[in-house]
Amino acid sequence: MQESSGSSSIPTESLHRLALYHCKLTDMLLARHKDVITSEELAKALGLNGATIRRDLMFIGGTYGKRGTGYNIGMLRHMIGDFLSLPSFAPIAIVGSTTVARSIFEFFPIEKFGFTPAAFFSEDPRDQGVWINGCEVQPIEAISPAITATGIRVAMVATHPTWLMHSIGLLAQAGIKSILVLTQAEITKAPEGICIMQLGITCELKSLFYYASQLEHNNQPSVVKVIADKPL
Amino acid sequence: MQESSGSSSIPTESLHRLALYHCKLTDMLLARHKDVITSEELAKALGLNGATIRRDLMFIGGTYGKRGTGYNIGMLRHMIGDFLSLPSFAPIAIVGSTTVARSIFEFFPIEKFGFTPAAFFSEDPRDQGVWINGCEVQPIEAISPAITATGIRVAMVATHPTWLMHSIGLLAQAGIKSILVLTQAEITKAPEGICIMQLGITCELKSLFYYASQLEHNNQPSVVKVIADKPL
DNA sequence: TAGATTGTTAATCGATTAACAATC
DNA sequence: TAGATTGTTAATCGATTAACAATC
Repeated sequence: MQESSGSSSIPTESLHRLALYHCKLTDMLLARHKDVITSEELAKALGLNGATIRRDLMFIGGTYGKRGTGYNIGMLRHMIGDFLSLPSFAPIAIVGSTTVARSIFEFFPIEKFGFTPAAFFSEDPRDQGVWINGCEVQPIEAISPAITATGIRVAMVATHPTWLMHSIGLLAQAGIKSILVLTQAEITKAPEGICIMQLGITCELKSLFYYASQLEHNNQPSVVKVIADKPL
Repeated sequence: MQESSGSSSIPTESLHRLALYHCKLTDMLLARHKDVITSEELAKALGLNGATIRRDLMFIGGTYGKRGTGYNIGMLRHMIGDFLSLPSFAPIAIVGSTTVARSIFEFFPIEKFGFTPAAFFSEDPRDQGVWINGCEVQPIEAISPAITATGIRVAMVATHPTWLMHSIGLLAQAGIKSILVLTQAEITKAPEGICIMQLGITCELKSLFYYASQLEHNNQPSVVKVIADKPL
């Protein structure tokens, strides 16, 4: 939606869908209903077009589908995971108070989705000395290159707006490469060489008022089910 | 990203941008730097193209720009707000425990953005009798048409995954027209005549691992600042 | 009037999808 | 082999942007 320069030639739409396939294939692998899936079956499960999926898969390079058969679910998931550089237990740093962090885990069972919260940094002085998930909570000021030494390259930020820019600055300095921002405040100056994705709530809520009004005045109630989540 | 049928002819991209303009114009109105803005100025402030903005504004019908001058900020904001059916203090219902609700308010200063949490429904028995924001917290089971009688048409859901579908069902029955879902779980069956928008975190985080890896291996560190927020 | 900016149409661009040869 | 599905190219579709006449 904003700047985006880099070497990656994959369209952001395709990248995001690959992440989506990875999620769905993980579910299917756990369900253990079958070993093989065709692009059309996966497409149907996700409300997409089979051609879109096959085209997206071309981006991950050497592909492992069998003509006439389909894709091995475990194999395809593995291939996509590799392409995304996604480890089995993907470690992430969480920045925000422990109350907020615990709340997020309430509506986002982060570990069920394959992520491991592996470092905590809080703006709340009361969080000093607290342990969560086997980690001692550190103050935001303590964000340092020591985190990346542990293999963490991705962070999630859900601080109060007043701490947003400071947190982003420290994370960038520490060598964190990607940040998912939940805090609803303007990112005034993004550091170079880092990828920041901010999940919007404000514009989404405003759009929903439009749809609510449309649905109220429509005698023909329309199903407008939408999954909003956009990639880069 | 999924189904989307309805009478609205406006592209979801444009609708979302209109909400974005509304946010930016609100900021500008509060800043009080000036009264008038051109499409090019607004475009620059948002990293967009002026033509895109002017084209989007055609959707709100009779437009109020002055050729040679630009748009009156307050007037344009008002027009967009009307188009979105967005009241000055837009009331929303919050579904989730009070701890989670308070945490969300921590990283999303909801009232600063023009919304008013006007009803609370919690899955946590300990929340019975609690008051928050001048509202007595109700159990989720208490979700009933009484909410819509108060003028609430939009809800935000951030329950534990186990409560998601039940909450959506009750909200739909109660006459709520739009729901913003923060809970990271599959929406298995969306009721008819309702608009559900789910903010994704999982696919976003997975994409971020890809970008992190790209940035690590790129000697030419690329700025990949992105604001991810997608409309219907 | 001259300069500037809107409102709107036409051109461009890119993403999605249809089609099909390759092949399991 | 016959049937099915992939990998890939070409066609379609829609959104963004350029261009410009209208007009403040």
